Amino acid sequence: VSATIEDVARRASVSVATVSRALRGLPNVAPSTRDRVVGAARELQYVADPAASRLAGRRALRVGLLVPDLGSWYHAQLLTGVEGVLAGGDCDLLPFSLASTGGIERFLDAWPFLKRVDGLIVADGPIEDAQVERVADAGVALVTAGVLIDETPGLAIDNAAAVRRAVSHLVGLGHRRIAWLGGVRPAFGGRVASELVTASPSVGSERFRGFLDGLAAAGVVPEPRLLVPTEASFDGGADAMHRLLALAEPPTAVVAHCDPIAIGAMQVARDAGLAVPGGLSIVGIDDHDVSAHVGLTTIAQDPVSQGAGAARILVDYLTEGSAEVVHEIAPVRLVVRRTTGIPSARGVP
Amino acid sequence: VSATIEDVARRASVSVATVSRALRGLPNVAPSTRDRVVGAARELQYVADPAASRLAGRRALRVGLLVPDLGSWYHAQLLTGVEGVLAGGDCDLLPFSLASTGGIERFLDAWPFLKRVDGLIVADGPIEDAQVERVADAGVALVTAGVLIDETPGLAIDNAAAVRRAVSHLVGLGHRRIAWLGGVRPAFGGRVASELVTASPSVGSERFRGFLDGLAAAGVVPEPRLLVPTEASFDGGADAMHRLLALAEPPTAVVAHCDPIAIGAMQVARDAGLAVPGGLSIVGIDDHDVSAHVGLTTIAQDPVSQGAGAARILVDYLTEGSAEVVHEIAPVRLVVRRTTGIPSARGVP
DNA sequence: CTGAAAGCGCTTACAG
DNA sequence: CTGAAAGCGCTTACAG
Repeated sequence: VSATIEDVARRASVSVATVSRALRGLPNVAPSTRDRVVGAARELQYVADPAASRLAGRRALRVGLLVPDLGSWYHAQLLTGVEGVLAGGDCDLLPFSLASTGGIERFLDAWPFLKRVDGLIVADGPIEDAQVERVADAGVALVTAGVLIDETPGLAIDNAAAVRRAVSHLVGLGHRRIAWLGGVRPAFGGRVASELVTASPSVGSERFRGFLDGLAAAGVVPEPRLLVPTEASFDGGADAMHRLLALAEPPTAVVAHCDPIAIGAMQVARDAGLAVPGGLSIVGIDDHDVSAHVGLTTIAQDPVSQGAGAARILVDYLTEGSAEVVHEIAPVRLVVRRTTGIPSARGVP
Repeated sequence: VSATIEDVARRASVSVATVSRALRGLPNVAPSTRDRVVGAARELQYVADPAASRLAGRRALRVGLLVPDLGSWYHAQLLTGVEGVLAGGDCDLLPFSLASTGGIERFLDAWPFLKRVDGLIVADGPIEDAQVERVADAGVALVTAGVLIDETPGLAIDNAAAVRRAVSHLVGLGHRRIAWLGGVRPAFGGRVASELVTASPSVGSERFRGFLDGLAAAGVVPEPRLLVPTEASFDGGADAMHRLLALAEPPTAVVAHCDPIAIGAMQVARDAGLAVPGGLSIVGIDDHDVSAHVGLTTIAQDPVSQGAGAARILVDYLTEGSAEVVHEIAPVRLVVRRTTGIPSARGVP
């Protein structure tokens, strides 16, 4: 159906070995020969069959991107960044969603895939040491995005610092009764912090830790009722706010694990007659596309460039085989808009 | 590094041909033999090298998904649906963004890719007849998503009907001065409708046509100033609304090509002191995750299941080689929330 | 600088 | 039901 390397070789009157070298830009090809080969290839619209190249070259030329949910804003942006870097190259990008796989353990069990990929970008975590090892044993290069893990290359914002910044913004405004809407383990009981310390790092645990640290820095003792576990979505934020509103003594401010949570929470608060920021201040993390349009104060990050950065780390690692573990920290910045202000007298104890 | 088919053959005391047949579930393998082979494969953690399978089997086992922007809500949902269907199969899913490729023509010029893919799902359009032909000539199965094209399988909502429904909702409330925020060609001049008729179908042109049809059905003559070309994003909607507000005689209602546009527009209107829906009614299309939380009235669709449906059409086509051109219409429904109401006296001429 | 040949790990007629 | 063999289209030592 399409031209093969033999067709090109015949047309250029050289051997297939020479065609292979010439087209891939390898050294030891006479310039005139190279021109002839390139011309023949163009005329025949020839392009190497990737399956054959991969088999002969013993390289998969594929990388996977594993995210919790391809449909979520953050992960879609991350994918966009990764795709932008890989587009045009000859390395395939394979997106995978934990939602359709059923957890990272199940994903790793799918060896049929894992064995045949050169690299894998895993977003968010948590990923256990044993799982990192499984990936390494398969000979697959691993890069994390969104969270950093010891001994594994990755790119992330400083999640804890980002949340601390949000907390300090609120504390600076005078808030002390601050709620957290995010990935808190359901059964944290009194051992909130210690449990998280032992768990593998994840975006959720890091941000929660930042929240606790931020409170501690302000001399505020965290109140368990103000720590609300939430799914990272608009709906999750709405649910969480309903629970907060049911409290005898609601918070004067909330920090959300991400902007969708913050926005879902904001609407519920307003619908309940609570002014934002008059009666309740809200800070998110992301700077989601919609956040400017709803006036959300947030810690802004750029997931597209994070995806691009993670992809570059992986590509470098694959091409140069550099053994060093690079950890890149992506920048964030506080964007103050219209959902934070000084606390009203009402909510303060 | 990993076990090969030879290792399995040796361990099961059969030939590699038998291993190949047994593991792929082909007929003409004795049950006892098959069990032995399957057992050996499991013990060795064997899985066929896809590059070798593809080369020998003369199948690419890859499909592409081409969308305008992987980061946009609609397309991220679409990808989620496609991935859900393909996950676990042995067919690779390759996402491509026109944003990083630079237009569909440039994408098709990237023959290196196109030649080595079994199928391609193209979202939104427009895709010209000549482009459809190029894909066909490359032996690649084509499926459209979001818009339907003659002679090409696809899955979409009835875009025109969806917008007509939005218009009739507004007309039913008493609106006559209705604006359109969406993909209008910049230079439509007086020839609005005729230009779009000759263009290849796209989500933008179909929806705009539905808007004009909806007005016509209500006996309303479209006013060029109320037809505002817009990028499909929150920012685009905000920009468009600024232009609308600058009009001497603003509309009493707007229909947006998609929810992000509607929401961006809504905030600008409110910030300008225009009550929604008191002073301005707004309808979107999508039912974006955030729409319920901002109370947006919209024409709801389900892009995840659209992606899944398109993927299934492609897979069926690839596996069964059915020659019939299936066109599936996905359902939509009007969801009335809090951004539409009867027009105020003010805006009516 | 170039070519002949082996080999990558499978699948698929073809015999039996 | 099973196996020996050819072949898929490349890449890579190895000679020259």
